[in-house]
Amino acid sequence: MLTNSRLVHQPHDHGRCINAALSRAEELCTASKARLTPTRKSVLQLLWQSHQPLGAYQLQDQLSALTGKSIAPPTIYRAIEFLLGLGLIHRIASLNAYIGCPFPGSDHSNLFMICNQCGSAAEVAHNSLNELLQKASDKANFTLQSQALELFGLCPNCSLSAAQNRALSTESPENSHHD
Amino acid sequence: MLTNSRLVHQPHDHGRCINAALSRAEELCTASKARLTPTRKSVLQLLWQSHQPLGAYQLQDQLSALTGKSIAPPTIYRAIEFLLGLGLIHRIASLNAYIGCPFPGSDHSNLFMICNQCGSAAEVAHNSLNELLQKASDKANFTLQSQALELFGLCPNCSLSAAQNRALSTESPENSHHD
DNA sequence: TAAATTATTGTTATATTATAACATTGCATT
DNA sequence: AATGCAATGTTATAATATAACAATAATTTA
Repeated sequence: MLTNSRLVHQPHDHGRCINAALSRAEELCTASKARLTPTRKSVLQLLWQSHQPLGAYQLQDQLSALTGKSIAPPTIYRAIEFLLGLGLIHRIASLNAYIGCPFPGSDHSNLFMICNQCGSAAEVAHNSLNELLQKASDKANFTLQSQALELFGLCPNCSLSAAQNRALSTESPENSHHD
Repeated sequence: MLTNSRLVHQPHDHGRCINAALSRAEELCTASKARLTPTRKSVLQLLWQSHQPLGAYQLQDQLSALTGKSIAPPTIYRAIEFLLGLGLIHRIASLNAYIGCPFPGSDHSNLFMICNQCGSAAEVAHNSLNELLQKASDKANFTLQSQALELFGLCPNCSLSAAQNRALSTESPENSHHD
């Protein structure tokens, strides 16, 4: 099982995430003779600014701000298309949003765990899950070609906060007054 | 494991599917003191006309045709919202489309097997899959709340056609000429 | 290197999906 | 019948995505 869950939910040197993602992108592009043009690179960088998926129009705003020029939707969607094609990013259908892939190149199908609270999305490549889905497909005579697997809930951090809030609010009334 | 896969992919008396769906809807509405108004009922019926998910604007067109009146999007989206709320239909995020639920009321989380060729979508409620997802969530300290699981590929029928076409096209050339 | 080809980006317009806001109607109680 | 509330109608618009064609930049070929 391959996942970036810990990285997503714990403090870490995020600059290294970004750098790693960019070097992997360079490698993959070289290998497949594709060009990581400035626009494409910027979009990838923007998607790696956080572990939260971004929509196309958020990317548009941010890229416009970054370059000082106004960028039209097709530019963004073309970059997205390119990056999706190389497997450098994923689309999260339920959110109409896009996110950097932490392990591009590795042949994997992915499961996302998306936090309803903070918006973070961790990716999990889960072998036995994929086997199970393959089995279920076989059983139904369904020829599996691709998949979108999206789990929604609370990430570790937000789960913890939620639990703490519940604990506080059920304290005895005399302890929970405010000034 | 609960699925409507066979029904979706084999010839069957589809009128019975529709009637069954409508009676279940009536029951559920009675039970939850909700009103299955003409608009809501029509939308549900339209979604049950086939085993292929329909978009909101397809529903709009069809409902307009059906009633002879022009129907505005909010009407459709309200009906959709209502039916989703009762679990009578599902949204398929990857397609921006909606489909009738073959086993509403039964507490289940669902997996869709969607045919890239004919557009049919079969629903599978798969216990061990759900257990696995729950386990994976627990392991990641993720509080699972809901999920969107969508498989894309070829349904049994289209798989078969595809296989037959491949067989034909690889026949020896002298057998594959056309007039 | 210059011309030709191809890939990429720019630009404008528009398609598609979804919702906000407020007016109106109809049902459901008193 | 009067009231309140649920449902629908209506208009406008937000949010997401793509089509079509023009301009430019990179790459290849002559």
